[in-house]
Amino acid sequence: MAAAKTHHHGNLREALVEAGIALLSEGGPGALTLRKAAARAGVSHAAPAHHFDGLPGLLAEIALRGFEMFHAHLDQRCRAETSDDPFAQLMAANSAYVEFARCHRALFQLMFVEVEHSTPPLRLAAVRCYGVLQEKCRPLCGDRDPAAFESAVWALTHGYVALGMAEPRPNAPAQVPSYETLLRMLVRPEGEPAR
Amino acid sequence: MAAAKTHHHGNLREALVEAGIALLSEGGPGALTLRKAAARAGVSHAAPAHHFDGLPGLLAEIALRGFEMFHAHLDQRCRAETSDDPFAQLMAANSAYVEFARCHRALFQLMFVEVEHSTPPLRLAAVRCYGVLQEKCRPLCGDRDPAAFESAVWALTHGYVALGMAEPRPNAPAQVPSYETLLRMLVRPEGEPAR
DNA sequence: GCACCGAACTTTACACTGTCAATTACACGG
DNA sequence: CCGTGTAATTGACAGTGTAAAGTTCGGTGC
Repeated sequence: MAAAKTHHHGNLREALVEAGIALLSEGGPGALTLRKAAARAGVSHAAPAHHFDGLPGLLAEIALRGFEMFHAHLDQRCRAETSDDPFAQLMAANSAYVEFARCHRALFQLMFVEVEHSTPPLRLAAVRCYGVLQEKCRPLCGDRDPAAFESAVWALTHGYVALGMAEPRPNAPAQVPSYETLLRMLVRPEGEPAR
Repeated sequence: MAAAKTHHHGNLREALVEAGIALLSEGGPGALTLRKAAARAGVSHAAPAHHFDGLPGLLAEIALRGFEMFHAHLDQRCRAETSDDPFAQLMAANSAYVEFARCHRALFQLMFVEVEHSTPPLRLAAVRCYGVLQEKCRPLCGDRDPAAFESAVWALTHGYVALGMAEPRPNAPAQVPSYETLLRMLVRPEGEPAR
């Protein structure tokens, strides 16, 4: 708010990031442009240069924001899971993962493939997200190496999402099983809730 | 060869695809440009329009070629695996998967995220690649639903690769376990080669 | 042999992108 | 009230994809 009628924007950095995310969610990747973001924030096309290191800088900043949103989403869905069954807890986190990717396609893709700057805060935000899944994996790990088990769950989840978004869908659309089925396959040996 | 000195290229379509792949492997994504590909093929910048539906068309064609290379690579590595142990067979296919992605980063990314046209032959080529893994999964499926097991293996593998290429590496570089460890975790319940 | 036709390619032009340099408007400290 | 520096503007440039018009050539009908 505030920011009077001066040609100073107030806090442009923030506005540009939000404009970028909006563009991304409205028009997919490729709709995100320095100039369009600047226009949407109400400034001239060269203004962003004073706040980011060019387009890659803006992308990195948007990715950072994306990981923060991602973490918030994971966290919220985990808290919302009332059951204290370890599998239900893990499932809450991971279905939140899938849900976020579906709900923020372009942003998700940007976060995981299109960023090339990778500042320390960005890495940190990503690690925090990993931490959520890590925590939920622990109780189901059993006698396996925790790091390996976490990585497997993480890879399974991310791969499920990535393949689900890929355009030349390798497996026919109808026969793609639910995510839960896949996760159970990885966890089963220990938990045995079976049903 | 041949193609005389006429201003006709002979078969430009092919040359453009190969030029595109070369650009991709030399300068990563973003180095691939209609104009650069045209220049490398020795034609003017507007020539590609007569062979592809613009840039998306070229991308789709390159992706198709990518999947064909992918399939050839998977197939070759499978044949090269002398052991008839089912796990060794599956491992051969999947390590070929990982290897291909590492060896053709930009092309791999293009194949799985940057293509938006998705012609029928492209889908078919992708399905053929899926078929290789599918076949190797069957013997290790056990009492599980085959489709679910295949999908899990596929997702695990693809996720492992995708996360390995992602820039803001979510898990610290040192602690990332070998792919084989992850795959064993998914397969174990049946095979029990254990070591 | 020759005119013609259509496909392959070139030339030209345009809108749009990221980035840079020069310039202006403004808040603030002396 | 005047500098000074930050935030923004304007203008320019090279490069991008794409569309339209022009050119060159291989082949076909006569």
